Amino acid sequence: MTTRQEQILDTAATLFAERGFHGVTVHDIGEACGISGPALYKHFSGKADLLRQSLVSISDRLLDEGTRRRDAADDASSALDALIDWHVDFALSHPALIVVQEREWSSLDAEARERVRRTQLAYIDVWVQVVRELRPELDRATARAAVQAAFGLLNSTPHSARLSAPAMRSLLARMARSALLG
Amino acid sequence: MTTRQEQILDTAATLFAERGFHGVTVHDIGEACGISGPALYKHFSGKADLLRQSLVSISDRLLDEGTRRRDAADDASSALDALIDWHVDFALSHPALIVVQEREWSSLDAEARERVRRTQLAYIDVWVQVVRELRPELDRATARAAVQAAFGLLNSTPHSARLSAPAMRSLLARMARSALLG
DNA sequence: CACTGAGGTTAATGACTGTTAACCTCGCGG
DNA sequence: CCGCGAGGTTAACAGTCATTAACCTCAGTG
Repeated sequence: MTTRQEQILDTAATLFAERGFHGVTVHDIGEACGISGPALYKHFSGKADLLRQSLVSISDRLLDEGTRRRDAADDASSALDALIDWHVDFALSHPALIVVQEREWSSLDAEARERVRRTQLAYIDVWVQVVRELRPELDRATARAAVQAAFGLLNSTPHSARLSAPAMRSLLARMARSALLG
Repeated sequence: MTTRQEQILDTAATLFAERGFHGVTVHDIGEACGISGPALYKHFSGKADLLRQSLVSISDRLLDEGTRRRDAADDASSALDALIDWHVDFALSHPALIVVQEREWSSLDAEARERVRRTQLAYIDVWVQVVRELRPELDRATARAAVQAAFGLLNSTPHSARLSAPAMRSLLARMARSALLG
């Protein structure tokens, strides 16, 4: 069962992804949930709170599960596969969340932005360690840029998406692997 | 010499890229240009006009120069190189423009949105033809998804960018080629 | 049964924003 | 020297938005 709070957070994330944080009104969010504007304040402290909770939970989830899968892998090569699979799965099943965490962090207040940025950097670092084990000739900065480019590739799903999910999954995974390993 | 109009368009695009169309006020744009809010209306018909002109000019420029370079190439392989070089050059020298054309088309009115969308699709198609010549086993839809994934990779520049421009250029170009050619 | 707190409602409020109006200034062609 | 248009200015306006206030309903409990 999904609670009203979860429903509101999901709905808000979807709308933020479509039209941007400032392009969505609390009335829009309420309406999409079947309640009306000010009712949101029974569950959240304000519109900014919706974005904050979305972004914190998304970035935590990416980092936690990413770390878990890397640690469970036997070697660097299968760790990379596991990371790619995880990220592409997440992007395909939650396109709105991927879009929001990619774009809307600049609408956060300073404190939350710092918190989210740190988590995102830690997630990038999980990837960077694996990539540098496979390609020791890359320095830290280059590896980081390469990983962020791979994210751009994997996160392109929401903007194209005319393929079946399995086809998209395998296309993106293959492309990401080629891009990162040369 | 850059005219006042060009200065305003550039400034607006940069702010739109940073905070999104709805997150920027006409006062912000004017202030960043050294004039004040309503003065913009001496040069443009309104805030929406700024976004429209930015997006139309960006998408036209990508398509025109992309077509030119592909047509000037001897074979498919060098055509792909030329397209990659062009796109990565553009993304590196105009990060704000790339971000705006990627994100803010949804803030356009229906007519302009349709116009820009068509141009973007034509640009994608230029790439798709080249890619399918090099990888005839790909169907149209798969090739299109692959090209959009490559755009995501190349357009990641504005979000990472801790490398020198030449290093970034060659990193992204190599990654895009590997991703597209497997 | 009384009552209370959770979760709604609509109306009001104050801040902000895009746009327009009214006015100023000054370089320049006749 | 005069007029005027280009490109500024500030003030005013109407609309929208986030947030708060005041009020309603009702399931569940002492």
